[in-house]
Parts: sequence; structure tokens; C-alpha cells
Amino acid sequence: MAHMLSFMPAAVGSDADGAAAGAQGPAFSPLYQQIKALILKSLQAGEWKPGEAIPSEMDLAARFRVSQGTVRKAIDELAAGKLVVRRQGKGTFVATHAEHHVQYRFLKLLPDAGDPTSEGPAQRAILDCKRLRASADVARALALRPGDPVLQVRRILSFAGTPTILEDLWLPGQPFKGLTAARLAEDQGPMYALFETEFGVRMLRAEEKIRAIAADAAQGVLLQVPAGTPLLSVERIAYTYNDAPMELRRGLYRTDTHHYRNELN
Amino acid sequence: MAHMLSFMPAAVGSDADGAAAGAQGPAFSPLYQQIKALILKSLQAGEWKPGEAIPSEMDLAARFRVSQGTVRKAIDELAAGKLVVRRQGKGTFVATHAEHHVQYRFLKLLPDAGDPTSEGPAQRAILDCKRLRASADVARALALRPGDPVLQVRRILSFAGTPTILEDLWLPGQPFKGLTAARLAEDQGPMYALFETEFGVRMLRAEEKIRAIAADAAQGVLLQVPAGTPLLSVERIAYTYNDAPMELRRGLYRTDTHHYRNELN
DNA sequence: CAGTGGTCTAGACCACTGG
DNA sequence: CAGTGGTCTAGACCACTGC
Repeated sequence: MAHMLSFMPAAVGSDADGAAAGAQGPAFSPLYQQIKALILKSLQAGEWKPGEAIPSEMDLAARFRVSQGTVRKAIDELAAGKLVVRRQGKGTFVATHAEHHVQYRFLKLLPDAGDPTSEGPAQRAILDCKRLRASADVARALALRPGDPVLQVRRILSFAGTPTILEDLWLPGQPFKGLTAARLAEDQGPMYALFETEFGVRMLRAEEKIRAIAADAAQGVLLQVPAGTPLLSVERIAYTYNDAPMELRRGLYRTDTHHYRNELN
Repeated sequence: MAHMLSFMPAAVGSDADGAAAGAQGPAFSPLYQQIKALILKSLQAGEWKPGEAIPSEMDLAARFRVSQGTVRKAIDELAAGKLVVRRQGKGTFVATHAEHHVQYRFLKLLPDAGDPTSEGPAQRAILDCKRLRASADVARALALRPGDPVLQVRRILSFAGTPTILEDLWLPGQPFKGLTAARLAEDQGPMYALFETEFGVRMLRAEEKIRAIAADAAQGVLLQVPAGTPLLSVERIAYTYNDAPMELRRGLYRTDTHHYRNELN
């Protein structure tokens, strides 16, 4: 029998589906993709919180009237996108930036020598946190209108006492209403973890544009390097569900004792 | 029945396998992983050349006495690692750096405005190509002994007439015996494509370490920027089968009109 | 021991490609 | 039209976790 979730917008085409209307076909979508979309919707709706287990594959198969293998393939893709984490014998869990053994999931800066644990945790200092109106480029990056309220944060990360990262970040005002410098300062753990628990914003993926620039006087003071020192400029846009941009971050990295590491496939 | 490829070193443990010897278990390996390893061996042995089709899933299933689904899962992983490319209705093909619509698979430098095609193909100039003995750091990167013969190449890539990338690369002397400046200069297409066709060396993955540095006088002249200009320093090690390093490449990128793009998941 | 994810099968059917 | 990859199923069994 042809499988089809009748209540779905994009159903599986069994046989007599083609030749519909005129323009570009019905966009055939496999069952497991539809299941994936449904699970994604539940994740986004917060049906299961970060760190919690989602229903077992058998349960989900029963719920969607589908075989375990189909649910499995849907979850496989979610796991590949790091939206969920599989743990054999235990279950499948909603991924979280908190309580993860990798502290900074999106930070690719590593010490030149030794493993990342050897230098211990980073020291963090919040320099500033203020509300303002989005400039043209910030608005474009965050898919807002120029003049919309945004939050700007400036902070410094130090490793082994050496200031290494100076970053400014901009957040849309609406979702992050109530975020203050004090709240940021008192927080332990990754900033993205706080975003999850306090504001319900999950960062799922990000894009970075990297350049080499020269430190200006102010940046030099903050990073304790002479003006003109080459620094890595890392502009990141982080996205949540539906590819909605939720953070613009401009970082300056000292690369005299650290390097940005990337793997190519 | 328990499936097992008796002629394989690491067979599937059916039931009575545990408690063997003493130290760390028998390292259970699923069937599809064993199949993957077998296909990998054939790829490495050159049983199918880059660009050619490998046998169909059904054929491989028959050859290995395994179900199609198991072969499929093995090929899935090979495709994920970009060792192989699937094309529905046609077959599965050995991946190649040549004739691929993406010209430079490992190059992440993009123009700030417009798509990569807008500036047309890069102009390439070979500055140097000589044999020498590996220094300590080159030897370490290429898993050679200091003093082993290596090939050093220096070239410049220009986009729209502007010199943008200056790179030195080191290749182990043995596999690349016969490579000359003339051969490099007359070549069209990606360098990795030439490595494949002429020397049978397939680059499968790479790691990059990125830093910001200041151009020295000589580099400034070659890239047509003032000495002291911040440049992106990109050190790449490219690997072939068995994670064997086959190339060390040190690139300097101008980032005034281009940027290094990275996607984080 | 029950429950979970992980593997494997045999068979069916679908979508896509090319002759 | 035959051949290929792609999807889906129902059921079996294995490996791992925790009670």
C-alpha cells in the first residue's frame, strides 16, 4: 500500500500525482522527510526541552503510523544536524549547548600547543551591554528593519590570563528582552546555554566570514597588543529554527598563541 | 542466522565471542562497516578509477553475500566522506577533483560581492618548483624523516587580475617523482586533479590552521600590498587514504576583497 | 530484566536516467 | 524499457543502559 500522511501538506505521491497543474512538479517528498518535519515542529514548539529525551523510535513510529526504519531515518538526519543526540541503550535527546562536554561548540580557536583542556576554562569579562537601534548592516544580518531595537554586548575572553578574544555581539531586542550585563556577568557556562534556558533560543548552526585586519588603538589596548597587530576578524551569524538569524557576532582573535582550526571534507 | 564474512579479520560477533583473551573486547564491528572497509580497499587499490562507476548496490550485495540495505549503508558513509558520489538512476561514481562543477573543493576563499563565478576562473602563475630536503617541520607534517626528498612549489593565484593568494606547497618526493614546473604550468584545471590523473594521489580530506600575520617585504611585492598588510595565513595538510599526509600547503590570502567562509554545525 | 538505539534481511515499490 | 539509486516495511536479533 502507498504510505501517506493525509493530514500533511506535502504527501507522498503514490501513483496518480504527476501532471498536476503546470509549473514545476508536486515536489515529491519522501515519508521520512515529512516525519522529520513533524519532529522538527515538535522540537521547535518545545514539546521536549533541551536535554530531555524524545519518545522512543517505536513510540514515534506508532504515533505517525509508520515503520521504525522510517522514523529512524528521520532522526538520523536530525542527529546529523546536531538537533538531537542519540545515546544507545538510553534514548534520543534534544541537543543542548549546556552540560555538553564540549564547552564552546562554535568556537574553533585552539591553543597552538597542548589540548584545549590544558589551559583551563576561559575567563570572561563583560565590558558592555546596552540597547540601541539597529544600523543598516546589523539589521540586514539579523533580518530586521533599520532602527529596530537590538541589544549589543561587548566582552573579552582570556586564556591563561591573556586577553585573546574581543567580541561584539548583537541580538534582536524582542526575543532577548530582559537580558542585562549583570545577568551575563553572573552566568557560568556558555552564553548559548543561557540563551536556551533563559530565552528559549536555540542556536543550531552558524556561518563565519574570516578576514585578517590590523588592530586599531582601542582594540590594541583591550587585547594588550600594539596597534597595527594583525588580528583574525571573525564575523558570525548564528541561526535558530527555520534559518532565522538570531545573533551577529564580530570577534577579533589574537593568533600569536592560538589558531583557528578547520577541517575540510 | 548470524552474518559473518569468514574471510575478514574483524568478523561480526554473533553470540559466543565475548570474554576473549583479557584486554579490551573484540572491538565489535557491524557488517556494513566491514563492507565499507572492503569497498575502501578496492577504491585504494584502484579497482575503479576516479570518475568511473563502481558496481551497482545489487552487484556488491551479491559479491559480499549481503543484503542491499547493508551495502547501501556502507556506501552512504563513503558518500558522506565524499569518496564516492551517488547519482540516482545512473550509479555510484568514484569522486574526483577533476570535471567537478565545483572547481576548488578545498578553497574556502570567496569574493565579498557576487558569486564565485562572477569573477571568472583564477589566473595561475607558477613561480618556482624545486626538489630539496625536508626541514624538520615539513618532515613532521608529511610524516617523513628530516632530509627526505620533497618537492616545493610556489605559485600565485589572481582573481580579476589582482594577485590574491600566494602559496608554497611541499609534496613528498617519492609519490610525485617527475613533477616539474613545466608540467604544472601547462596544466589547466585544479592541481588536485593533476595529482589524481598523473600520480594517482587522491586528496580526501584536509585540516587547516588559520592565523593573521603581517606581510613581509617580499610577500608584499608578490601580492602587491604594502609590507605590514594583514594577511590570512592558512596552513593546510591534505590527506589521502589511511590518513596519510600527502601535501603541506602554506597560503597567504589577501582579504581586502575576499573572505574565508566557514559553516558551523 | 525490560527498554532503547543499532544492525540486518528479504522483498516490494518508486523516481530517475538512458537507450 | 531495463537498470540504477531511493524509499518503505515487518520482523528478527544484537549491543548497551539502568533498574
